[in-house]
Amino acid sequence: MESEMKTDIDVPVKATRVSFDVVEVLRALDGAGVTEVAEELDLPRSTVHDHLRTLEQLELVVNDDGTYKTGTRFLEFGGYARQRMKVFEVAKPELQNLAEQTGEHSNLMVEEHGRGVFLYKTEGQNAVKLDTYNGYRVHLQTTALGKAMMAHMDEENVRDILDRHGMPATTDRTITDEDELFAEFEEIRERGYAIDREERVRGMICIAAPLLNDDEVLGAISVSGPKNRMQGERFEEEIPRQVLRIANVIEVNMTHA
Amino acid sequence: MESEMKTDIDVPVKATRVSFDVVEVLRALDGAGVTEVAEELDLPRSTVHDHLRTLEQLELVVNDDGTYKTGTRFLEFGGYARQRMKVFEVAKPELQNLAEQTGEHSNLMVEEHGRGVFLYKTEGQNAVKLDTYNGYRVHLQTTALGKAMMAHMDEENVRDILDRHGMPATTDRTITDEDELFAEFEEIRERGYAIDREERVRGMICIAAPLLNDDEVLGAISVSGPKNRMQGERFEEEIPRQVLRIANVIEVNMTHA
DNA sequence: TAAAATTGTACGGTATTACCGGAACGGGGG
DNA sequence: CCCCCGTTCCGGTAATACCGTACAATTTTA
Repeated sequence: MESEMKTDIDVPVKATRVSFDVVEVLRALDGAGVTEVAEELDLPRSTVHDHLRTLEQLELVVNDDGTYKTGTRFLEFGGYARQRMKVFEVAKPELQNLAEQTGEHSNLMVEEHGRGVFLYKTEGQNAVKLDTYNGYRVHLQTTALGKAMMAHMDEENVRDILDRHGMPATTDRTITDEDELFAEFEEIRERGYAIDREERVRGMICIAAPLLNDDEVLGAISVSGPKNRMQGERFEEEIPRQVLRIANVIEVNMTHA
Repeated sequence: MESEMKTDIDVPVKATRVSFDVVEVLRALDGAGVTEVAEELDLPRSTVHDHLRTLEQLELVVNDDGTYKTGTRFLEFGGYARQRMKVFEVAKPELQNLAEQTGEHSNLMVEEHGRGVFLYKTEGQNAVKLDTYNGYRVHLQTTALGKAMMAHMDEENVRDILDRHGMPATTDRTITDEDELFAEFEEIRERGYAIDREERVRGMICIAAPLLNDDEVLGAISVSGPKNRMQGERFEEEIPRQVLRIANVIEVNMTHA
């Protein structure tokens, strides 16, 4: 039972990787002391201390009287990167409309390094509390958003991603079979939107539409809500129609405005 | 006219600092090639390349066919750090109310490493486009939010911060004199809220109230809008009353809930 | 069209330094 | 008051970050 926290890939500058590992541990443990981090990474305390001091001076980490925590400076970089993305700027107001209309969560996801990144989420009046936050990363095939994107990507690219990241299950309904997944892509392309029936989180249903520009996949948007509200005509017709309409608006604004 | 991009402080692990410098350059240039970054940092191309490859493998940077950009993974760390902060969770819904009531921008700021960090902002119907984004950092004394916080911090602590970061002006109205600043703290404490009259951005006025828990400064919230709307009875009475009321609600929820 | 320059990338040597073990420091609890 | 735990400091050494050089690919110039 090893708590595989270290990134075991080989990188040209190893010290940077170690520093980054330290940050990851801090996040995983919700803040920790030098010794705690050292044990987690199986490194000498003094080494970890060097990295923590470095990170603190770079203002990436906060030293709160002995316990170190990840700082908000990451937000600065991330917030900037996001704001620069056109798809975010265009989709944001539309997603707010979508959340208002449906009363549920609405989300924007993009693909990066073969992973699904929640770039933005906003809540309607009835939205339940969710585990996701801005920047949260998931395996693409566990979400309707990810499946909507993959369905419109090159097959070769998709195979690469699946090889690289695998297909781990997060609930007993997560798709873990590659053939099954590709079969669903077919449906998604015909239907125009993707569905997640409790495949990432138990009790949550999600309907997602891709954002396309010719052959390019810009991202995907979705509405998600609890199972008991996502059924019948609302699930079959109303929500999909709303999601597709907004997706179309975003696509148009992306190419024109 | 040097473009002082390198962080010139001495850190235990220098390689980490270099990697971080590279990221900063990428952000400053909105994405750049190896050569461009190397020139900016006055380093050999090969060295920069090593760092970029490392950062790419850590998924912190995206290689878009030769030009490198900062990735959204920073958002993951930042988003997580933020979500963990109680003041954010408590303040978020209240700020949305505040923005709705006033129709203007409303903001949440916390202090970190002596700097002011915009932790959250939300826009009312009439809100003008602003240069800030989540995670954006400013010098404390340039904003009403920062001044509201400093007015309730230990004087020693405030002097430290001013020494460390200086008091650069961003408009011709920015306070650059230490005595003047401390005199204003007096007013702020009496009045209960702080005012920014075009001190950070020309044309923008801001009213901010601190979030306190006994002697501890948790952060500050504000409403900001264009000069022509922030005047008369609305500026003197209405907005301050709303800001103070919401600040009080947040303070109560912080200690009790 | 050809040549020349620029760019991203790869590789190996070497001086630097990241890493480590050990010791000192400080604070909280018994 | 003393003990113990966690943090910090320090100096030696093996590892490696950095650099010069080279190559392929693309773009620019002649």
